[in-house]
Amino acid sequence: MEFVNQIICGDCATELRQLPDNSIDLIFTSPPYADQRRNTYGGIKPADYVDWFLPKSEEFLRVLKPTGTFILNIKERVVKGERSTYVIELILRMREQGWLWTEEFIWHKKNSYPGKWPNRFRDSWERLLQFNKHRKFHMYQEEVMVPVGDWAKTRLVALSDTDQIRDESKVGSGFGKNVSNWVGRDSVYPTNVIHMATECGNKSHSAAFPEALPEWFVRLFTQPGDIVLDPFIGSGTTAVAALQLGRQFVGIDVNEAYCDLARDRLSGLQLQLLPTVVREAQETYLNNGSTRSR
Amino acid sequence: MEFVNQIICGDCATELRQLPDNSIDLIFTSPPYADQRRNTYGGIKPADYVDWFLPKSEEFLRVLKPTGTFILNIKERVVKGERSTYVIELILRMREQGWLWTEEFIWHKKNSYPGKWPNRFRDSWERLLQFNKHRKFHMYQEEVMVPVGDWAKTRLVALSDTDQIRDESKVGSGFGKNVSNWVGRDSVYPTNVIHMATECGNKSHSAAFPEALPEWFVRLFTQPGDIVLDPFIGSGTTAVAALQLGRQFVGIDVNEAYCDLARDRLSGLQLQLLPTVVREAQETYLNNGSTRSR
DNA sequence: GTTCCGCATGAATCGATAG
DNA sequence: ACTATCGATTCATGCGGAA
Repeated sequence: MEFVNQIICGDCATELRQLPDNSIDLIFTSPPYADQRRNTYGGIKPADYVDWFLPKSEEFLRVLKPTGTFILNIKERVVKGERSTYVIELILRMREQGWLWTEEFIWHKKNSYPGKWPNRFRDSWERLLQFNKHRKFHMYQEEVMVPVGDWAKTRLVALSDTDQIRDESKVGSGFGKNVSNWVGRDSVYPTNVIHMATECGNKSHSAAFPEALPEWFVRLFTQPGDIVLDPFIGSGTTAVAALQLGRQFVGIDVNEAYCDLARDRLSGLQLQLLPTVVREAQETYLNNGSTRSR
Repeated sequence: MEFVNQIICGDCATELRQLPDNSIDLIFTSPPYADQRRNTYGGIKPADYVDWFLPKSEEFLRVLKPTGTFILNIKERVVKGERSTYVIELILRMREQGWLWTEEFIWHKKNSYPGKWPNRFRDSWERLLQFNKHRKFHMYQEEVMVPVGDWAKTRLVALSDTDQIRDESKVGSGFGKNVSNWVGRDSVYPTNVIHMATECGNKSHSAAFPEALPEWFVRLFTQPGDIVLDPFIGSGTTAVAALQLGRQFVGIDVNEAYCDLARDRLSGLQLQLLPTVVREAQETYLNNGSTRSR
């Protein structure tokens, strides 16, 4: 277990070799998209993307527990007026590798990048592809249930007033009455569409996604004490979410500056949380006698 | 022009042969999904879906104008715990056929079908794949603008001189200098995520999608008088939307009962609308001297 | 303490210009 | 012909300081 709760600097396909088979409960990651983030990562050409990714996903498959889940946050960019096909090609190739393509969640980014073009609107969503090793996997649906009376306060499902108005203007009538179906119930299961604003603004670190996004999947697919891996950890957002929820983490990144940044964010957090949440979680975990697969 | 404004009963790959090349402005359709709607359609197996569809999309490509757009509403179903791959395989094959995969809109169905499963949430979105023949196509973005977000109420009321500084200063992405354009503006361009409730109708017909969905795309991609084709017309929803917006339609379906149902819905509507909207639109269209290809 | 206003800034994309 | 860089366009949100 000496590999947990650290940030490893290097290529994940290489560094993951030091991890045992079937040891990770959840992989949540957002790799650099093709030709994006060229300054921090290499800038992979769309045509080369699949071949670049497959050796890494091969290792992901090895280290993931049979009951574990792999969530891949990705979106294809536009090239010469067309959506690139590397993401859907990747899905097909990963299935050949042995992965099951279980589900595709949609992350609706409410504050997507502005802009206007003659032939397309702003891109306001990303894919959250779910892959598994087997049909049976751990899923703790009750952990992400959404309080009903509380729409406005819920970060995950709440639509703004404007969204409601927009919808009404399109469909006219018929939506409002459905609310009555939920009267008397205090929480419902979410759907596979996740509404969440991107983190923007004046923070010192800039993450590709808001902390609430990995948080949601960590709660859904792991229990306290479980191990969460992010092989493209970036500024450490996934690890922060895992730690705050009493899970353990493994973070890998090829960029040293990012590794340092992630370590900084985490060291403060670990000192703060260790006496309470994490230790408690680990004790619970160990007392339950969960066996660690080699 | 004798082929417009009618419902044709038959297989669309066959029936479309009577249509000239480059004659359709918009194709909007929701084909039977694999193994779904088995009672009304044949019930195509997921493995056979792509081969079943390609001869049809070949004809779509022929009849579509170079400036036209093809919107395909589709979603892969779950088979043995996995999302089927026939949709993404279809995208790759259609590109080989000559189509450009321009964009993928998301239809977020807010009141999706209820249910609970141990390993997945309710599926509340569908794909709206946009295909084109060329990079340049007609798009009338102003026709589908939506109310501006709530932020404008508070943020934009007091316009100060400092907004112009951004332009002068270093990074200046230029937003500041055009702030004057925003004063008093109450609508913005939409994104590629469409929030729309499914019609939970007490109506006699059961449509696969609400009328507002084709309506949105008809407004976005066509002008009055243009021709909208739905080769899987079903109960006629696409044709109704087209007619009500002063466009012409061509509807095809292999199921006779559906054809009759669609004709019933449309005949009443045509009598009602012909003297005004449609004729007016056709006259405008013809007076503009638009040339009909071939 | 709340609310309000100023400001910064995003996995963007297109078209034109330059090498 | 093909790639690299740059300017123009556009919306929603978090943070911090002021009222």
